[in-house]
Amino acid sequence: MSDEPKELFYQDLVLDQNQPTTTGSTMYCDKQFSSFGSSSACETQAFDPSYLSFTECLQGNMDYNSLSTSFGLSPSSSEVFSSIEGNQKSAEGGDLCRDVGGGSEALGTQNSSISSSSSEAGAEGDSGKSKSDSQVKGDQEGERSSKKGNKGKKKGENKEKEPRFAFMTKSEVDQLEDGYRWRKYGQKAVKNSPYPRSYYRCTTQKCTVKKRVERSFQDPTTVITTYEGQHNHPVPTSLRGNSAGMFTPLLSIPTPLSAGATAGSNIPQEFFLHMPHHHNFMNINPQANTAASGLSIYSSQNYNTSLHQQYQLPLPHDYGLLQDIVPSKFLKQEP
DNA sequence: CGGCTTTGACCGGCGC
DNA sequence: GCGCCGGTCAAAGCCG
Repeated sequence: MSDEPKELFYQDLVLDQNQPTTTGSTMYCDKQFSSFGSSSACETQAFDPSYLSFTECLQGNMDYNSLSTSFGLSPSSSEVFSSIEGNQKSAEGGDLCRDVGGGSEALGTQNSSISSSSSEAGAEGDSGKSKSDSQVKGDQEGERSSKKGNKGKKKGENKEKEPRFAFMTKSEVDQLEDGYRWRKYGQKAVKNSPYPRSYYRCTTQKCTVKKRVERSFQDPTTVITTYEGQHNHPVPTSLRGNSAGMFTPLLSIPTPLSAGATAGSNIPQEFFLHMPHHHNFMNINPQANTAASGLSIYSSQNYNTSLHQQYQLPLPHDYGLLQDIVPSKFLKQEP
Protein backbone atom coordinates (compact mmCIF):
# COMPACT_ATOMS: atom_id res chain seq x y z
CA MET A 1 0.00 0.00 0.00
CA SER A 2 1.13 3.43 -0.62
CA ASP A 3 0.97 4.81 2.80
CA GLU A 4 3.34 7.55 2.20
CA PRO A 5 1.83 10.89 2.83
CA LYS A 6 1.61 12.87 -0.29
CA GLU A 7 0.56 16.15 0.95
CA LEU A 8 1.45 17.03 4.41
CA PHE A 9 1.68 20.18 6.23
CA TYR A 10 0.97 21.70 9.50
CA GLN A 11 -2.53 22.74 9.70
CA ASP A 12 -2.43 26.37 10.40
CA LEU A 13 -0.08 25.79 13.18
CA VAL A 14 1.42 29.03 14.08
CA LEU A 15 3.66 28.96 17.01
CA ASP A 16 3.08 32.40 18.14
CA GLN A 17 2.02 32.78 21.66
CA ASN A 18 1.22 36.37 21.05
CA GLN A 19 -1.42 35.43 18.66
CA PRO A 20 -3.40 32.82 20.36
CA THR A 21 -6.22 33.34 18.03
CA THR A 22 -4.40 31.98 15.14
CA THR A 23 -5.53 28.62 14.22
CA GLY A 24 -3.87 25.82 15.85
CA SER A 25 -4.21 22.39 17.09
CA THR A 26 -5.53 21.11 20.28
CA MET A 27 -3.98 18.84 22.70
CA TYR A 28 -5.81 16.88 25.21
CA CYS A 29 -4.64 15.36 28.35
CA ASP A 30 -6.83 12.47 28.74
CA LYS A 31 -8.31 11.63 32.02
CA GLN A 32 -6.82 8.27 31.86
CA PHE A 33 -3.47 9.82 32.36
CA SER A 34 -3.55 10.12 36.03
CA SER A 35 -0.37 12.07 36.15
CA PHE A 36 -2.26 15.02 34.91
CA GLY A 37 -4.01 15.27 38.14
CA SER A 38 -7.60 16.01 38.64
CA SER A 39 -7.76 18.17 35.63
CA SER A 40 -8.54 15.49 33.24
CA ALA A 41 -8.37 17.40 30.09
CA CYS A 42 -6.94 20.57 28.89
CA GLU A 43 -6.87 22.37 25.71
CA THR A 44 -3.96 24.26 24.51
CA GLN A 45 -4.43 26.96 22.12
CA ALA A 46 -2.19 26.33 19.28
CA PHE A 47 -0.28 23.43 20.54
CA ASP A 48 3.25 24.44 20.50
CA PRO A 49 5.75 21.68 20.63
CA SER A 50 8.37 24.14 21.54
CA TYR A 51 6.75 24.78 24.83
CA LEU A 52 7.20 21.34 25.92
CA SER A 53 10.25 19.44 26.65
CA PHE A 54 9.78 16.35 24.69
CA THR A 55 12.12 14.71 26.99
CA GLU A 56 9.49 15.11 29.56
CA CYS A 57 6.97 13.76 27.24
CA LEU A 58 9.04 10.83 26.38
CA GLN A 59 9.84 10.11 29.89
CA GLY A 60 6.29 10.51 30.81
CA ASN A 61 7.16 12.30 33.98
CA MET A 62 5.29 15.37 33.20
CA ASP A 63 2.58 16.37 35.51
CA TYR A 64 -0.30 18.53 34.76
CA ASN A 65 1.27 21.66 36.01
CA SER A 66 4.36 21.23 34.02
CA LEU A 67 2.24 20.42 31.11
CA SER A 68 0.25 23.52 31.50
CA THR A 69 3.32 25.55 31.90
CA SER A 70 5.01 23.94 29.06
CA PHE A 71 2.14 24.57 26.84
CA GLY A 72 1.79 28.10 27.90
CA LEU A 73 -1.36 27.78 29.76
CA SER A 74 -2.12 27.83 33.36
CA PRO A 75 -4.35 25.28 34.86
CA SER A 76 -6.92 27.90 35.30
CA SER A 77 -6.75 29.04 31.79
CA SER A 78 -6.82 25.62 30.40
CA GLU A 79 -10.10 24.47 29.22
CA VAL A 80 -11.13 21.70 31.42
CA PHE A 81 -13.96 19.56 30.40
CA SER A 82 -16.19 19.28 33.28
CA SER A 83 -17.79 16.22 31.94
CA ILE A 84 -14.54 14.45 31.99
CA GLU A 85 -14.14 14.22 35.63
CA GLY A 86 -16.54 11.45 35.94
CA ASN A 87 -17.16 10.72 32.39
CA GLN A 88 -14.20 9.85 30.40
CA LYS A 89 -16.38 9.22 27.51
CA SER A 90 -16.38 12.81 26.67
CA ALA A 91 -12.79 13.05 27.58
CA GLU A 92 -11.32 10.55 25.31
CA GLY A 93 -13.94 10.10 22.77
CA GLY A 94 -16.30 12.90 22.64
CA ASP A 95 -13.90 15.70 23.08
CA LEU A 96 -11.32 14.30 20.90
CA CYS A 97 -14.01 13.68 18.52
CA ARG A 98 -15.32 17.10 18.73
CA ASP A 99 -11.97 18.54 18.35
CA VAL A 100 -11.04 16.36 15.55
CA GLY A 101 -14.28 15.98 13.90
CA GLY A 102 -15.04 19.55 14.39
CA GLY A 103 -11.68 20.27 13.07
CA SER A 104 -12.82 23.15 11.07
CA GLU A 105 -14.38 24.46 14.13
CA ALA A 106 -12.19 23.52 16.96
CA LEU A 107 -9.05 23.71 15.04
CA GLY A 108 -10.09 26.65 13.12
CA THR A 109 -10.56 28.64 16.21
CA GLN A 110 -8.75 27.25 19.03
CA ASN A 111 -10.71 29.46 21.25
CA SER A 112 -13.74 27.55 20.43
CA SER A 113 -15.19 25.80 23.32
CA ILE A 114 -14.56 22.25 22.52
CA SER A 115 -16.56 20.99 25.37
CA SER A 116 -19.61 22.66 24.07
CA SER A 117 -19.02 22.33 20.44
CA SER A 118 -21.82 21.28 18.24
CA SER A 119 -22.93 17.76 18.12
CA GLU A 120 -22.28 17.90 14.49
CA ALA A 121 -18.64 18.29 15.11
CA GLY A 122 -18.67 15.68 17.73
CA ALA A 123 -20.26 13.29 15.46
CA GLU A 124 -17.27 12.60 13.48
CA GLY A 125 -14.31 11.53 15.33
CA ASP A 126 -13.38 9.17 17.99
CA SER A 127 -16.56 8.70 19.77
CA GLY A 128 -15.17 5.78 21.59
CA LYS A 129 -16.61 5.08 24.93
CA SER A 130 -14.81 4.26 28.04
CA LYS A 131 -16.05 0.78 27.89
CA SER A 132 -14.17 0.34 24.78
CA ASP A 133 -10.98 0.97 26.56
CA SER A 134 -11.71 -1.36 29.31
CA GLN A 135 -12.71 -3.84 26.77
CA VAL A 136 -9.53 -3.36 24.95
CA LYS A 137 -7.65 -3.67 28.12
CA GLY A 138 -9.46 -6.77 28.93
CA ASP A 139 -8.66 -8.15 25.59
CA GLN A 140 -5.07 -7.33 25.83
CA GLU A 141 -4.38 -8.47 29.29
CA GLY A 142 -7.08 -10.98 29.69
CA GLU A 143 -5.82 -12.59 26.55
CA ARG A 144 -9.35 -13.09 25.52
CA SER A 145 -10.40 -16.29 27.05
CA SER A 146 -12.33 -17.12 23.99
CA LYS A 147 -13.71 -15.54 20.92
CA LYS A 148 -17.12 -14.33 20.25
CA GLY A 149 -19.53 -14.95 22.95
CA ASN A 150 -16.95 -14.49 25.56
CA LYS A 151 -14.33 -11.96 24.92
CA GLY A 152 -12.71 -12.68 28.15
CA LYS A 153 -13.49 -9.27 29.33
CA LYS A 154 -13.52 -8.95 33.01
CA LYS A 155 -16.09 -6.55 34.10
CA GLY A 156 -14.81 -3.89 36.35
CA GLU A 157 -11.40 -5.25 36.04
CA ASN A 158 -8.43 -3.72 34.41
CA LYS A 159 -9.94 -0.36 34.34
CA GLU A 160 -6.56 1.05 33.67
CA LYS A 161 -6.14 2.13 30.16
CA GLU A 162 -3.32 2.05 27.83
CA PRO A 163 -1.79 5.41 27.24
CA ARG A 164 -3.21 7.00 24.23
CA PHE A 165 -1.96 9.53 21.90
CA ALA A 166 -3.86 10.99 19.06
CA PHE A 167 -2.84 13.40 16.46
CA MET A 168 -4.03 14.75 13.23
CA THR A 169 -2.10 14.62 10.07
CA LYS A 170 -2.74 16.13 6.77
CA SER A 171 -2.55 13.26 4.46
CA GLU A 172 -4.29 11.78 1.55
CA VAL A 173 -3.56 8.34 2.75
CA ASP A 174 -5.11 6.91 5.82
CA GLN A 175 -2.34 4.93 7.24
CA LEU A 176 0.88 6.76 7.61
CA GLU A 177 4.13 4.98 7.49
CA ASP A 178 5.52 4.97 10.94
CA GLY A 179 8.00 2.19 10.78
CA TYR A 180 5.91 -0.39 12.48
CA ARG A 181 3.92 -3.10 10.97
CA TRP A 182 0.23 -3.07 11.52
CA ARG A 183 -2.48 -5.48 10.85
CA LYS A 184 -5.92 -4.26 10.29
CA TYR A 185 -8.38 -6.10 12.41
CA GLY A 186 -11.48 -4.13 11.97
CA GLN A 187 -13.25 -1.30 10.40
CA LYS A 188 -16.30 0.45 11.55
CA ALA A 189 -18.42 3.13 10.16
CA VAL A 190 -18.31 6.19 12.27
CA LYS A 191 -21.57 7.64 13.21
CA ASN A 192 -22.37 10.80 11.34
CA SER A 193 -19.27 10.44 9.32
CA PRO A 194 -18.90 9.16 5.81
CA TYR A 195 -15.46 7.92 6.62
CA PRO A 196 -14.91 4.65 8.39
CA ARG A 197 -12.56 4.08 11.24
CA SER A 198 -9.95 1.45 10.86
CA TYR A 199 -8.46 -0.53 13.66
CA TYR A 200 -4.92 -1.69 13.52
CA ARG A 201 -2.82 -3.80 15.77
CA CYS A 202 0.91 -4.04 15.88
CA THR A 203 1.89 -7.29 14.29
CA THR A 204 4.84 -7.77 16.51
CA GLN A 205 4.30 -10.54 18.94
CA LYS A 206 3.46 -9.53 22.44
CA CYS A 207 3.08 -6.00 21.35
CA THR A 208 -0.37 -4.81 22.22
CA VAL A 209 -0.17 -1.45 20.66
CA LYS A 210 -3.17 -0.53 18.65
CA LYS A 211 -4.08 2.36 16.61
CA ARG A 212 -7.19 3.73 15.10
CA VAL A 213 -7.20 5.65 11.95
CA GLU A 214 -10.00 7.74 10.74
CA ARG A 215 -10.50 10.65 8.53
CA SER A 216 -12.03 13.82 9.65
CA PHE A 217 -15.19 14.42 7.80
CA GLN A 218 -14.93 18.07 8.53
CA ASP A 219 -11.64 18.11 6.84
CA PRO A 220 -11.25 15.05 4.69
CA THR A 221 -7.64 15.84 4.16
CA THR A 222 -6.99 15.29 7.79
CA VAL A 223 -6.31 11.88 9.18
CA ILE A 224 -6.76 11.25 12.84
CA THR A 225 -4.54 8.60 14.22
CA THR A 226 -4.92 7.39 17.73
CA TYR A 227 -2.27 5.21 19.23
CA GLU A 228 -2.95 3.13 22.23
CA GLY A 229 -0.25 1.59 24.26
CA GLN A 230 3.40 1.65 23.66
CA HIS A 231 5.62 -0.59 21.67
CA ASN A 232 7.73 -2.95 23.63
CA HIS A 233 10.06 -3.51 20.77
CA PRO A 234 12.16 -1.52 18.40
CA VAL A 235 11.03 -0.43 15.04
CA PRO A 236 11.18 -3.38 12.72
CA THR A 237 14.30 -2.85 10.74
CA SER A 238 13.20 -5.19 8.09
CA LEU A 239 10.39 -2.99 7.13
CA ARG A 240 10.96 -1.67 3.70
CA GLY A 241 14.59 -2.32 3.81
CA ASN A 242 15.46 -0.51 6.94
CA SER A 243 14.05 1.68 9.55
CA ALA A 244 15.81 4.67 8.22
CA GLY A 245 13.86 4.49 5.07
CA MET A 246 10.72 5.47 6.79
CA PHE A 247 12.06 8.83 7.58
CA THR A 248 12.81 9.82 4.11
CA PRO A 249 9.46 10.74 2.73
CA LEU A 250 7.89 11.88 5.88
CA LEU A 251 6.97 15.44 5.85
CA SER A 252 4.09 14.80 8.03
CA ILE A 253 3.52 17.14 10.82
CA PRO A 254 0.94 15.82 13.14
CA THR A 255 -1.22 17.75 15.41
CA PRO A 256 -1.33 16.24 18.83
CA LEU A 257 -4.76 15.86 20.15
CA SER A 258 -4.32 13.74 23.10
CA ALA A 259 -1.29 13.01 25.06
CA GLY A 260 -0.79 10.07 27.23
CA ALA A 261 1.59 10.65 30.00
CA THR A 262 1.03 8.04 32.53
CA ALA A 263 4.07 7.31 34.50
CA GLY A 264 6.36 5.26 32.48
CA SER A 265 4.43 5.65 29.33
CA ASN A 266 5.86 7.25 26.35
CA ILE A 267 4.19 9.12 23.69
CA PRO A 268 4.25 6.77 20.81
CA GLN A 269 7.35 6.93 18.83
CA GLU A 270 5.26 7.37 15.79
CA PHE A 271 4.42 10.78 16.95
CA PHE A 272 7.97 11.82 16.89
CA LEU A 273 8.55 10.23 13.63
CA HIS A 274 6.07 12.65 12.30
CA MET A 275 7.11 15.65 14.20
CA PRO A 276 8.39 18.71 12.48
CA HIS A 277 11.82 18.18 11.20
CA HIS A 278 13.13 21.35 12.60
CA HIS A 279 12.62 20.16 16.06
CA ASN A 280 15.58 18.06 15.53
CA PHE A 281 14.77 15.45 18.05
CA MET A 282 18.21 14.22 18.41
CA ASN A 283 18.92 12.53 21.63
CA ILE A 284 16.15 14.24 23.35
CA ASN A 285 15.51 11.27 25.43
CA PRO A 286 18.46 9.39 26.74
CA GLN A 287 16.17 6.86 28.22
CA ALA A 288 14.22 6.35 25.14
CA ASN A 289 13.88 2.87 23.99
CA THR A 290 15.40 1.65 20.86
CA ALA A 291 12.52 2.66 18.76
CA ALA A 292 12.48 6.14 20.07
CA SER A 293 16.18 6.28 19.83
CA GLY A 294 15.76 5.72 16.21
CA LEU A 295 14.72 9.29 16.12
CA SER A 296 18.24 10.27 16.66
CA ILE A 297 18.75 9.29 13.12
CA TYR A 298 16.23 11.76 12.16
CA SER A 299 18.33 14.79 11.69
CA SER A 300 16.58 15.76 8.59
CA GLN A 301 17.97 18.65 6.74
CA ASN A 302 15.26 18.98 4.24
CA TYR A 303 13.48 21.54 6.23
CA ASN A 304 10.54 23.27 4.92
CA THR A 305 12.04 26.66 5.03
CA SER A 306 8.86 28.56 4.69
CA LEU A 307 7.36 26.54 7.40
CA HIS A 308 10.32 27.25 9.50
CA GLN A 309 10.11 30.88 9.08
CA GLN A 310 6.54 30.66 9.97
CA TYR A 311 7.42 29.40 13.34
CA GLN A 312 8.04 31.91 15.95
CA LEU A 313 9.04 29.98 18.89
CA PRO A 314 8.53 31.72 22.16
CA LEU A 315 11.03 31.37 24.86
CA PRO A 316 9.66 28.83 27.19
CA HIS A 317 10.44 28.57 30.78
CA ASP A 318 12.74 25.74 30.16
CA TYR A 319 14.54 27.43 27.43
CA GLY A 320 17.73 25.87 28.44
CA LEU A 321 16.29 22.50 28.11
CA LEU A 322 14.73 23.36 24.87
CA GLN A 323 17.98 24.41 23.46
CA ASP A 324 18.91 20.85 23.43
CA ILE A 325 15.98 20.21 21.26
CA VAL A 326 15.53 23.17 19.10
CA PRO A 327 18.43 24.90 17.55
CA SER A 328 18.97 28.30 19.01
CA LYS A 329 18.48 29.95 15.72
CA PHE A 330 14.93 28.87 15.79
CA LEU A 331 14.35 30.24 19.20
CA LYS A 332 13.83 33.84 18.68
CA GLN A 333 12.14 35.98 21.18
CA GLU A 334 9.06 37.73 20.11
CA PRO A 335 9.33 41.47 20.19
C1' DC B 1 1.39 -20.42 1.43
C1' DG B 2 1.78 -16.91 4.71
C1' DG B 3 0.35 -12.47 5.73
C1' DC B 4 -2.93 -9.14 5.26
C1' DT B 5 -7.57 -7.03 4.33
C1' DT B 6 -12.47 -7.23 4.19
C1' DT B 7 -16.69 -7.66 6.36
C1' DG B 8 -20.60 -9.38 8.87
C1' DA B 9 -21.53 -10.84 13.40
C1' DC B 10 -21.09 -10.44 18.10
C1' DC B 11 -20.39 -8.44 22.73
C1' DG B 12 -20.71 -5.19 26.45
C1' DG B 13 -21.43 -0.52 28.11
C1' DC B 14 -24.33 3.22 28.17
C1' DG B 15 -28.42 6.13 27.73
C1' DC B 16 -33.21 6.38 27.62
C1' DG C 1 -35.41 -3.82 29.00
C1' DC C 2 -34.18 -2.14 24.68
C1' DG C 3 -31.60 0.01 21.21
C1' DC C 4 -27.45 2.29 19.93
C1' DC C 5 -22.74 2.27 19.43
C1' DG C 6 -17.75 1.29 19.64
C1' DG C 7 -14.64 -2.28 19.55
C1' DT C 8 -13.31 -6.89 18.34
C1' DC C 9 -13.44 -11.48 16.30
C1' DA C 10 -12.77 -14.57 12.69
C1' DA C 11 -14.02 -16.65 8.30
C1' DA C 12 -13.32 -15.72 3.68
C1' DG C 13 -10.92 -13.70 0.20
C1' DC C 14 -6.96 -11.37 -1.79
C1' DC C 15 -2.19 -10.79 -2.93
C1' DG C 16 2.73 -11.26 -3.62
